[in-house]
Amino acid sequence: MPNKTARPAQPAETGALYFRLFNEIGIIAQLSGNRFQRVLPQGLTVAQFSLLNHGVRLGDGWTPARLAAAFQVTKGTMTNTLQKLEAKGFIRLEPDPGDARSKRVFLTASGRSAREAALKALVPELAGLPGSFPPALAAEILPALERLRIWLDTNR
Amino acid sequence: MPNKTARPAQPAETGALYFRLFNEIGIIAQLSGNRFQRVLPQGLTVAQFSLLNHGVRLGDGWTPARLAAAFQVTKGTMTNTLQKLEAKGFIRLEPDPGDARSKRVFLTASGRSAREAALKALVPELAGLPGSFPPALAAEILPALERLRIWLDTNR
DNA sequence: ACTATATAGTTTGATATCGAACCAAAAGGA
DNA sequence: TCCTTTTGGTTCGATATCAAACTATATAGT
Repeated sequence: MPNKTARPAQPAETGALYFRLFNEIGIIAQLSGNRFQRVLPQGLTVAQFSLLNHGVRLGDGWTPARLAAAFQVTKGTMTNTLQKLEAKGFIRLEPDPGDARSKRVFLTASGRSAREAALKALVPELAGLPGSFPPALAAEILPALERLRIWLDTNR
Repeated sequence: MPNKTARPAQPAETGALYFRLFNEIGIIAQLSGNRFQRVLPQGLTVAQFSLLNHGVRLGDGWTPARLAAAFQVTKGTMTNTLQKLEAKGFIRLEPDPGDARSKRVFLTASGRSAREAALKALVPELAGLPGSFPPALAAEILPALERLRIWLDTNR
């Protein structure tokens, strides 16, 4: 007799559970993205700000390819984002001395101050959050989210 | 003396913590969205599938306005998505008998079977997930995510 | 050394989404 | 009853993103 129900790799409820999870995450991403977008100064998009922020926190001199991988966007998207930032004068692109195909991304002084200004605009947006969503809760679920992100990132 | 540091409404670390949270959520949404998109049959987008799924799970007959609110997209976006679904023959739009401005959204039989097919395509995509991200963990963080979503939803 | 393959970055065409403006219908107030 | 305001839905223009094709350079295998 064939094992029709012997190995229920995915009980129906489990799928539904994961599905709710991704749905909830999708809506949060949408809401927070729109919200941040609205208050960001200098016509910065969330993606552009994230890039500036990344440069300040983790240092600059990264290649576009590594940035695209870090942010999980296509190379084409990263090209576009970097061009926008360069047009605003917030980054500088230099050829990679060791690899003629590659480039290096550096923040300019005005890029750094734009990031400062953006942070200032973003903080009050989260002013009331700790009331209903304490920082401890954020810290508690972050590791789980990281695990999920890593699984999605590696298994594709 | 003015209370310069008296009420640190947002310690710097707290802001950074929330920021990491939203960043992580944004990347997960991006990765899972792209992933689902790739395997969805019938040229369905994630948004379209979510709509079909919503109809099956919570019943149909909703108005576009309520759907837009439920999914946190603009009315224009919902109009567009509904038109696509209608063109595929997956939903039917009827005038609301009680309100001449409004419409009601109903699933067709082929809409229901398209949703079935999409579910079938989606499940294997999550096959390996329980290994590194057990369902219990999903259940554990879901309430927190709901709280976050609700806060974002109400405070805007 | 040569050839094949992989990688860095750009470009192109398509599309989902947004915000804002718009029209029509409903609801509320004087 | 009329006028104002709110609400439901569509349309429009702009834009961020994707996938795929393409060029150029680097790496690897024989």
